[in-house]
Amino acid sequence: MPKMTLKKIASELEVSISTVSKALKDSHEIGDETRKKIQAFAALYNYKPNNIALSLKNQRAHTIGIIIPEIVHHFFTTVIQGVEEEANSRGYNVVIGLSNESFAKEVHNMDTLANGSIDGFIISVAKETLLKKDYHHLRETINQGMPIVIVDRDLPDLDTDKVVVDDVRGARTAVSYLVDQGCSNIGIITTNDHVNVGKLRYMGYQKALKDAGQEEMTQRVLKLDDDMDTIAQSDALDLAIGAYLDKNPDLDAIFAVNEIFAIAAMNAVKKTGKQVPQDVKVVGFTDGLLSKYAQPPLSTVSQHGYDMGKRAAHLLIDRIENDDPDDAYQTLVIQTELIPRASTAK
Amino acid sequence: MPKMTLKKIASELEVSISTVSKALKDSHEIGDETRKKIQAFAALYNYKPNNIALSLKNQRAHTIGIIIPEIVHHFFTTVIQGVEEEANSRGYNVVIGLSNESFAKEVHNMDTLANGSIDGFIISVAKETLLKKDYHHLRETINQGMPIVIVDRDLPDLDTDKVVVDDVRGARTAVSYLVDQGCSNIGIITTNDHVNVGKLRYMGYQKALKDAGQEEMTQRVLKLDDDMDTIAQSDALDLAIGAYLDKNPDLDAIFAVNEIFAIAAMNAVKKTGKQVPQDVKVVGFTDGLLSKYAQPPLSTVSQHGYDMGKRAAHLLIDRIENDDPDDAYQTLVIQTELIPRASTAK
DNA sequence: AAGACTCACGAAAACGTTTGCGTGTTGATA
DNA sequence: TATCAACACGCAAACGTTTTCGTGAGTCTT
Repeated sequence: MPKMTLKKIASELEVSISTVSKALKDSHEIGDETRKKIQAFAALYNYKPNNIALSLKNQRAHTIGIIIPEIVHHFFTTVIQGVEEEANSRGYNVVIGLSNESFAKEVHNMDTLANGSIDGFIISVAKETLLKKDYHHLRETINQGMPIVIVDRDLPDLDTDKVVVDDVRGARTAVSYLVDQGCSNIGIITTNDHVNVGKLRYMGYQKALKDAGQEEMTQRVLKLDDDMDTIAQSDALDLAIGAYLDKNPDLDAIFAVNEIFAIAAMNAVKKTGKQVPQDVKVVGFTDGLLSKYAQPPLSTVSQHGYDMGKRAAHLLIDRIENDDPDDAYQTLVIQTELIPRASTAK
Repeated sequence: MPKMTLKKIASELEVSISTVSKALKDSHEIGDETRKKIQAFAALYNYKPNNIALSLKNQRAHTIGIIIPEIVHHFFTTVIQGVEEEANSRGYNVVIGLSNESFAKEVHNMDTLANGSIDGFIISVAKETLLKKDYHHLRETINQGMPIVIVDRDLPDLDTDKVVVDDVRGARTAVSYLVDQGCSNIGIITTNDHVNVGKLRYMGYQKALKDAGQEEMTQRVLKLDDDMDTIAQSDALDLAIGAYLDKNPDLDAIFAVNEIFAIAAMNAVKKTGKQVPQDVKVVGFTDGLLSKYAQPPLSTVSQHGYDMGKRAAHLLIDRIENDDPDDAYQTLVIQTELIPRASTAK
């Protein structure tokens, strides 16, 4: 049996469409007998109201869109999970768009979604967008009256709700912890400056060193291309880190701004004959599977992606449902958490 | 400026709605002057047709739903990526539903999506569904005329399109490879029998042993609960594998039916003082990050999740657009690929 | 028995599109 | 000048809902 509609039920039972609609909503306007008959028939044929029609009528799709740079990535995956859970619990569906870090795909994705299918966006912008600093698609969407929540990758001059992580403080805490563990020659492996998070975490590193009265030495800072964290580049990564270690034989700790860099650093250290954590301690950023299952397990800074997703969805749905334009925009700063494991043991 | 509609443009320009609609589609019915005026106005106010209205009219949402057990899981993530890419390239959006391996959530997800929001489903069923063998929600959906493509976790008696992996053959190849590498005491770490894939991969293991004329010995088979592959259970996992190794000191190879089990096995082997791959070779299933970054890198059986997703989406969209009911259902069997790495080197 | 009321239901508009068809105006043809 | 095409546009239905309002039949009041 194809899908049932009010119209079909109506014609089958020889009543009007409105009678059917009301009967199914237990309206007092409909007589007992008619109501029961209609409800029985609808149940029998498994009638479910058409969502699209409802969306059109209510001008609300009960769906939120999430645009992320990459899905094969543990952190984003936890964010999505948080979004999905919060959304579902409030009766919303989630549609995903992947930008693959591409500006064009991001714009295209937003364009195709922003035309009624969606009540609001949660977005973590592509690196390319960050680089171009072109936010016209976000601005336009907001101007059309569609709420947006920015997650993780902050956009300085955009007036909207945000859920971000305190990268500076997270990094600072991690490096301070290394100091507490007795390290005095702490290096950092980070990304080029145009990647916000790399820059911010680098700043945290600098602050922690200053706190400890330690000097920052330029040769201890390794800045890598931001695409070095992919499988394709893993040989280049190993090479770069190997050279870095050769140049800095006195390092007793390394802070890496992501998981891949951290794992690669651990492996490189081992290759020089030194041991983690006895000779060199390592701490990473992003609490993914790699950190947990590494040997030794990697101390790391957790960003609470699941939480960020939940909060972002909460914020977004609140704004969708309140629709009060002079409700001030919020920026939620999620605190990171240092998870000490064996890679930094004394 | 809030969203533009044909009606607003029409009233603003004092023409009819149909004129606007036709003008925007470059209809020859509309005069040059009017057409240009309307197009200019629409462009100025950034008019985009409302998707919901189109969906209602065309009885097609140009959206496919994907229901998966878990999103924080590398394999499913690659499947999604494949689906998304294929779908986007054909003008479809993707909405995701997570079942969290729960039967109830799976049913609920399908129910809320199957009412017009979606033209078809791609689904990998929850373990609980597999256990209950209750497929009524799938059957009903199919009966309502909505196409479904099953991925990865096969459902025996359900007549629909499928994209599955040849688990038996994949496992057989992996174990045969171990034999070729000179191993003669090969153990297996698998899941309980009600998990299809565990069972099938176990069968592949048995076949490979038979091929090689090696005897299967029951104490070399370790069957674990299927929830042992989570972080929460990692201590229990280590314990179980440790005991298993103690009982089988003569093992010279281990085949694990998933990545987590394989990594845990490698670590456990090292803990006994033996070395991978010199003393014990290890091969896993599912080519995720863990395998790539393990020390030593883990040989594994890749399931080509991205490919599976692409194929599934292709199949689904073909069926949505053809809508030919006597097109025979297909089952695509994706061949696995053994990826040899250091963990099985001679 | 006439008025007022309740009850049970139907008609129609609205959400934003697309599209087949009808129609008034223009220009050209016979 | 009467006829007819071509042209340029509007009307209305349809997709599936919800909801306000109207209305006929029956019941109750006095």
